[in-house]
Amino acid sequence: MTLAAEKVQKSGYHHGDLEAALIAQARELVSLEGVDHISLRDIAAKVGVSPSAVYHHFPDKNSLLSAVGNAVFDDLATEQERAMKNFPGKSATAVRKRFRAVGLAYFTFAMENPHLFRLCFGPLCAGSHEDEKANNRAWQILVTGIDEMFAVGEISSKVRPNAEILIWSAVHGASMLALDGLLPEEAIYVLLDSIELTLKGSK
Amino acid sequence: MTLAAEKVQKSGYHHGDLEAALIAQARELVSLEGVDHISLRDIAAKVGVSPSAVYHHFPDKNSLLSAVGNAVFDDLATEQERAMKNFPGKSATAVRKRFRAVGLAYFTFAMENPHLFRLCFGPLCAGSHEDEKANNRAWQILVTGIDEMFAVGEISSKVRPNAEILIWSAVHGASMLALDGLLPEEAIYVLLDSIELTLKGSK
DNA sequence: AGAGTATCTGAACAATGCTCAGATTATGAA
DNA sequence: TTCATAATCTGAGCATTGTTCAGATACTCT
Repeated sequence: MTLAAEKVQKSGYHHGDLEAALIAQARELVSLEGVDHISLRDIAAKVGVSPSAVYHHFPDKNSLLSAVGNAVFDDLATEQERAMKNFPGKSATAVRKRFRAVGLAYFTFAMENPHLFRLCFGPLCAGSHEDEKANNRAWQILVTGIDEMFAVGEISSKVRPNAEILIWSAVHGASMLALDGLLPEEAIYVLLDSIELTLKGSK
Repeated sequence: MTLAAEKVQKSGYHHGDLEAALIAQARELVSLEGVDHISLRDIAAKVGVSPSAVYHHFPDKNSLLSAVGNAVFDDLATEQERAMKNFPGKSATAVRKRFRAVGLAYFTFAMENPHLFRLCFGPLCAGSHEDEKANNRAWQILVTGIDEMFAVGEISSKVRPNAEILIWSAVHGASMLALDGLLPEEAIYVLLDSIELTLKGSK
C-alpha cells in the first residue's frame, strides 16, 4: 500500500475502489521501473490485495497496463492544455508562444515520463486510442493551435491542409528519438524553430 | 531448427556458429510474434540447442534481443540504400525522387516489419546505436540526400541547417504513429509532400 | 432476514529466465 | 602425437511469473 494508492481506503474485506487503486499503483510502478520490469503480483501486493483479486477487474495483466496507458494519454493532453494557459490572448505573439508551448509540453512530458510515454505509445496500447476522448482532445488541441497560427499568418495556405500530420509526426518522432538516445534533448528547440520557419514559407 | 537458422550447420556436439544462428532464429520469432511473446527456451529449441547454451554467447535474453535490434537497424539502412538505387543520376528530378524514396523506404520498412521496427527503437535497444556503424550509415544517407536536395535548390538556405532533425523526426514519428494506429498508412504520402513543400520555402 | 451476487483469498499449475555442476569437444603447447 | 586447458553444451533445478479455480467473505436487494 504505497503513496499512489492511499487515496482509496479499504473497508475490511472489500476494497473501496480496487480498480482505480490498481491503475494508480501500476502507473507508479511503471513510471519507476518501466513496463518490462513490473509484475502483477507486485502491484497487487503493494495495493494490499491478493494477485487473483486483479482478475475481477481486468481480464489480464495487459488490460490493466493498457488502462494505465489510456490514463497517461489523457494526462498528456491535460499537460498540453496547462502549458497553453501560460500564454493567453489572441495577439500574434501570444498565438506563436502558445503554439510552441504545446509542442514543447509534448516533448517535455516524454522526457520526464519516459516509461509512461513508452507504454502509452507501445504495442500494448496500439489501436487502443481510437475512439478515446483523450485522442480527440489531443487532436483538437493540435488543430486549434494550427488554426490560430494560420489566422495570424504564420502558416502559408499551401501547407495548411496537411500541417497537422507534419507537426504531430515531427514532435512525436523527436520525442521518441530523444528517448532512444538518438537525438539530444536540445534538438526539440531547433526542431520547433524549423517547424515555425518552414510552415511560414513564402506565404 | 527452422528455415532462418539452417544456413549454419551443426557439427555434432558443437554448433557451427551458434551466436549467428541464435540471432537469426530470434529475429524470425520476433518478426512473427513480437518481442513480448517469445521465450529464450523457444529460440534455443528451434535452433536445436539447450536453453543454457545461450548463456555462453549472450549474458542474458535482453542482450540477444538487443543484438537482433542492431542487425535490424543495419538492414533498415541497407533498405534505404537499395531504394535510392532506383533513381540514379544528378538531375533535379532524380534527386527529388531519390530523396522521397529514402523516406518512403523508412516508413515502408516499419509497416512491413512492425515487430522488428519496434524492437529496434524500443527500450531494449535504447542507447545501443550510439557508436554503431549502422547509425552513422543511416545518418550519412540522410545528410547526403539533404545535401543533394540543397544543391538542386529544393531546400532554402534558411532551413538547411536543421533539416536533418526535422526530416528524421517527421518520418520516424509518422512511422511510429502509423504503427500505433494513430495515423493511416497513406499519411506518409501527404507527409512527404508537406516536407518537400515546406523545405523549399520562399527560397 | 435471506437469497443471490460481487468481491477477495489461497493453493495450485505450467511456463519462464537463469544458475551450476558436470559431460563433451576443440585448441595449442610440449 | 599427447595431454592439459579452455571453450562449448547438457540436464537438473530454483525462484518468479501470469493465470485458474474452488471456496470463503461481504455487500445488495427484495
